[in-house]
Amino acid sequence: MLEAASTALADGGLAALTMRSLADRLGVVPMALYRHVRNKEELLDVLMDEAVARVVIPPTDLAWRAGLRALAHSIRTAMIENREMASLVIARPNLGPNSIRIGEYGFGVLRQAGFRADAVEPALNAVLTYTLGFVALEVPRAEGADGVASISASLDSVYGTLDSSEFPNTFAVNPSPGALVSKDQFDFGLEALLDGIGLRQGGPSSEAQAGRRR
Amino acid sequence: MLEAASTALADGGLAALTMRSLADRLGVVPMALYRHVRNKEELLDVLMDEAVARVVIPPTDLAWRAGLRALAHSIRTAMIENREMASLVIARPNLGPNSIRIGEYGFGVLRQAGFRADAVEPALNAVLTYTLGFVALEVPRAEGADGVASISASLDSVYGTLDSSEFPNTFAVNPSPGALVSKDQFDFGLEALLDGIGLRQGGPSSEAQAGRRR
DNA sequence: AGGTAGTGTGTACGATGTACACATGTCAAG
DNA sequence: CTTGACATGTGTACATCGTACACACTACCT
Repeated sequence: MLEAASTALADGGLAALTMRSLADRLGVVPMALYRHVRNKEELLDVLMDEAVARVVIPPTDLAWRAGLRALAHSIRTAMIENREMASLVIARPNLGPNSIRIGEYGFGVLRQAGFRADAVEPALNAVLTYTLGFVALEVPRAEGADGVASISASLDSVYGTLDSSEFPNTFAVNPSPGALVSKDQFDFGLEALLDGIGLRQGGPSSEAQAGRRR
Repeated sequence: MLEAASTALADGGLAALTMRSLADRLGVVPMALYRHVRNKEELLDVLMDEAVARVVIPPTDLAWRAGLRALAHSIRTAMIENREMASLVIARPNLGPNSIRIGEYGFGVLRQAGFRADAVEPALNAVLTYTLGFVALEVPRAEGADGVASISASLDSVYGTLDSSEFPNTFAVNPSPGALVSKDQFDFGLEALLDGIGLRQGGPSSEAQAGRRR
């Protein structure tokens, strides 16, 4: 059933995942689902946790920077695979058992690297919130459903009516609608953040750039 | 009507904002709303844009770092005021006319500071996605409705069953459920990110710490 | 043979978004 | 003052959704 729910989610998106449609897909009457799940909320929680479980945890012997970088990429990849997941994760309390694994890994590489105790949690939180925020904004912009069309349309309509003398910088930069879908942009922010975290570890500062991974 | 919708949103949260309840509040029949709004989606878009309009744009003569810092704080403040707004902004395509003002400001301070052209957009996007991501995760955790209770409960239930030998680092760090609600944590990540962005401006590098604004 | 648990069914209800046709009010042009 | 257009509110109706409740059916253990 959970597999069916997952593929249903992947097929039609979050909006199309209804108890009735899921039941149909399973050749079963809607109420049958309630034998396995208390209600739809719980179903979504389980799906979320399943998606989080797909995040592959990087090797534990990586240096902190390579480790966090790999972790962030890993999360981004998993979120992009299940298109709707990022907004789900970000919209709802979260915290299935599998999210613990992610925290454990992040805490591990940071502590191992000798980060000051009070810098460990903020550092990891920063990386995770940046990653989730970026991906949550990225995903609806990537192709799929009417997403890209509606985004482009609304972009055009907004930028079209823009007064270039009132917004000179916006015109000069000419921001691309696809910017937030770009892995390069993700990496720019991620590396910047990692740089800043390195400055705050309260210990030795670099080792960073030599990372053999990636 | 929009004001009524805003206060309704603030009162009962996104879930409680229904066309019928809004109509009731206005002493009007539900269908009357459709004279002013094409559908509920459009209503939400308008509300979002209204919330974005509340973001106060910092003075344009600030140095890039002080400016982006103030902008981020400004956004966070506005999002926290309208509790549900952050998840709305992050879940849906966004881009009302007012979001342009924010971009214009950010582009402005960065260009003025001499950032390389191809670093301007990524830098601003990084700050904005970090800010939105943090706030989106922060808001539902802050008090209001059953949010805090349900979060704490789920945290307890998850951590309670945790095996300290399997997750030693998580135990050592003992992450606090309230961490993401803390302004200090927000600032930690923000300053780290700004540090990293400073390293990437492709021009002069500091001037940073002396910012008189906070 | 009988009971007990797990699972699927049928029917039903309330809430929600919204289509459609109609009523009412306001106000400018004749 | 009348007329007609336009903006706004009304009433009724429907499809879709989540889910409560009472009832089967099956399987397995005793």
